[in-house]
Parts: sequence; structure tokens; C-alpha cells
Amino acid sequence: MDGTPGLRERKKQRTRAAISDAAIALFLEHGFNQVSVAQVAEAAEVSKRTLFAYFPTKEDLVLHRLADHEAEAARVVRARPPGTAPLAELRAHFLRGLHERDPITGLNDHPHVLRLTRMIQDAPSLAARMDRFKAGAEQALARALQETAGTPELTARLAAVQIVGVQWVLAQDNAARLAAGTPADTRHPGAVADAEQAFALLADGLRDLTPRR
Amino acid sequence: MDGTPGLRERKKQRTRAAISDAAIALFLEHGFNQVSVAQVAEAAEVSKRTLFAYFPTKEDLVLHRLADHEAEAARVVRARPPGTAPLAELRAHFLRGLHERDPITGLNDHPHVLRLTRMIQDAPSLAARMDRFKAGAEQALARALQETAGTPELTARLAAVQIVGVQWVLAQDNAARLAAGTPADTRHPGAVADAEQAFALLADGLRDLTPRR
DNA sequence: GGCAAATGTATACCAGGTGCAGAAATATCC
DNA sequence: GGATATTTCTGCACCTGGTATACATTTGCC
Repeated sequence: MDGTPGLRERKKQRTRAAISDAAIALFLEHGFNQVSVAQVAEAAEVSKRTLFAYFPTKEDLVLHRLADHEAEAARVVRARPPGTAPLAELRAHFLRGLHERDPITGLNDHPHVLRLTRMIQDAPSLAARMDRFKAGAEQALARALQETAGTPELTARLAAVQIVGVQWVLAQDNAARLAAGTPADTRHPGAVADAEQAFALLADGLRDLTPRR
Repeated sequence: MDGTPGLRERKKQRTRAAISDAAIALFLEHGFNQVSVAQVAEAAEVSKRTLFAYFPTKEDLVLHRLADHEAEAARVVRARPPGTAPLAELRAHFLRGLHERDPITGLNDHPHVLRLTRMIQDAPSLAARMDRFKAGAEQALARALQETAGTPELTARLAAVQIVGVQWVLAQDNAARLAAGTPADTRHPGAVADAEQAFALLADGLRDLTPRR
């Protein structure tokens, strides 16, 4: 009801940010597995117990921002203008993400993002959590397709797993190329072309997957 | 060089089986999270240290058999007769799996399998490991497509993620129905119909995903 | 200022997993 | 068959992520 969030709430946000910042700084410097949560708590000047009150697991210290985007594809589908096709809308959204260098497309080459991406790939527990995040995105998208496009449940789930999987592969491919040194601006045209090919593949099918034509 | 595996090797296999059997029995009885690895080690009459020499993690006590099937789709693609389409071969293999009630298709209603499936779904760490297993299957299939069908790398990865994802959804759906009490024999025709629809969707594409036709 | 609720802390604890040094079993060589 | 080298197993101490409990502190509010 009031515009001011209140002192208590502001302090919580600051503590949360302090913990997360301290964690990411330490992880980037020494590696995710080399830093214990106790060290993070100490650096953030907070008890271990309090740290776990803000973040349920060590992995969440890094990935809590990502988790906010879990339902992004579902949101795009729900927010589309009536009459438009979900797949076309998702395609447009992904291309927009590429243009804006949205980290989720893998096309952001800020050093910070680059190092974070590498860290996630190198730590198995972080990669595993990313997989769970992906599974959540699939489920959310499936429900959105079901509820807004009247797609039958099985079809919706099949479509969702294909769409999310394809976006994932595109993002991973972009991230790998940037990690290898290609600047985002250089990669952008190729990323767009790949995305368009991928979405065309989604729409038109794998056919019989025979390369010679 | 010799056909006999040697006493040492035989004993290792027996120990390994004893540990895994004890673990699964205890887990099925009391739940995965309710049983500690120390208890498993004690039941198998082995030290905790030895247990971890055979299985790298607690989850592997349950899932090591599944992990053997990680490269199954890739194997099918590699073993296909020359000239045949990978997707058609995978479709045939999946339908064969349904007919044979292969647990990997979700269509096996042996009580043991049913309880194991439920246990995996209920324990987050087991579900997470299944996701990693799925990711491994995608990677293996992508390489098989690349190497045997000459598919370009990106296309191969896109196709692989779609194919494995679709098989996963089909299996999960079957497993859920069996868990709800439907006998496998009753479910079989529906499972076949769903699989055929799903593979048709893969081959023909999602189009624009509009339900009205 | 004072009180109730929320938040933070210290401590002890549990479980998964590893390193290490030595005991026991197995294979190998004579 | 016996001595020896190698592998495997074991017990132990230890680290880390995560939780329970019980108590202290801070904040919101009147």
C-alpha cells in the first residue's frame, strides 16, 4: 500500500546483495569448489545460518538471477497478441535477445559474464542446477501453450521440450564461441542466422534427417 | 588374453553387486533420503570407504544401471543399415522398446520398476542426476548424427536435443500413467499412438503451433 | 520509551565424501 | 610352496554443505 518498502525490507535486500556479491567475487577469484560457504559468510560479514536463510543452497548464490528467467518463454507465450503463433513470437523474442546481447542467449561478452559462464560449465553442481532450471522452463512453457493455445497436454509438452532445448543449444553455441574469443558483435550475424535456421527446423521438422538432397 | 576373469575380478563384481543390491533394497524400504550411505555399507558388510571406491556418489548406487543406456540412441544411429534414415530407425527402436516393455520407455509395470521410478522422481538429487544422464544422451546422439549422417554440428545438436527430449517426455508420460495404476498392457496401444504422433511431430515440425486447422 | 515480531548469531550436529597409513588379500616370481 | 610386490580393504580423522535449537539483537509500531 505504501511506496516505501520500509527499513527492514531495504536492509534485507542490501544483505542479500552483499552476500551474493561477496560470493560471486570469491568464486570468480578462486573457483566455485575452492571457496566454502563459511568463507562467503565471513566475507559478507554474516553468519553461515543467515546466509542459508537467504539462499537455500550454495549454487543459488550464483544462479538466483538466472532462476528468475525460468518462466521467460512461458511469459512470452502468454503475453503474445491474440491470433499470433507462439513459435513466431518466441522466435522474435530470441532474436531480440540476441540484438540486446541478453546473457541468456549466450551472446554477451562482458568479461564478467564470460567468466561466470565458464565457472558454471566447470562446476558440475552448477551445471546440474542449470539443467533443473531448463526442466522448469520446459514445464512452464508447456503449461502456457496448453492454456493459451489450447494445445493438448502431450503435444504441449513435446513442443516445449523441443523449443527450450533448441534455445539452449543456440545459447550454448554462442557462449562457446564467445569463450573462444570471438567478440559478440562479430558473432551476431552468425548467431542470427543459426537461430533462424533452428527455428525453421522447429517449424518444418527434421524430415528424415538425410543431408543429401 | 584368458577367458577366466580371475578371482580378484570376480570378487570385485560380486562386491559391487552386493553393495548395489543392499542399497536398492534399503532405499526401496525406507526411502532414498532416509537411508545413509553408512547404513548401506554396513548392510553390504563393507566399509564406507570401499563403498565409495565402487560408486562415486550415493546416487550412483541407484542409477549406475541407467547410465549404461546413456549412449543407446547414439548406438542405434550408428548401427543402422546404410541408406536408412536415423529418425526412422530411432522411431522403430522406441516402438520396439514399448513392445518389449523396456523400462526406459516408461512402460514397464513390474512392481520393482514402479517403485524405483517413483523413488527417483521423489528424490531431487536422483532427478537431477537423471537430467545429467539425459544431457549425456543428447551429446552422444549429436556426435553419432554428425559422424554417420554427415549432419553439420549445429544441426546435429539441435536434432539430438529434440529427439532425446521427445523420447524423455514419452517415457515420463507412460511412467506417470502406470504409476497411476494403468497396467502396461492396457496402456500399450495408447503409448504406441502417442509415440507415433510424437515422431511425426519431430519429422514434420511444429508448424506455427496453431491448434485450429 | 517499550513491547512484539522478525531477524541474526553461536553452537552443536548430521550426512556425503576424501586423504592417509596400514592391514589383509591376491597375484607373481622363484 | 614360500617370499614378495601389488592391489584392495579398512579405520580413522577430517572437510564441507546444510539443519536444529536456543538465545541475542534489531526493527516496526504504538
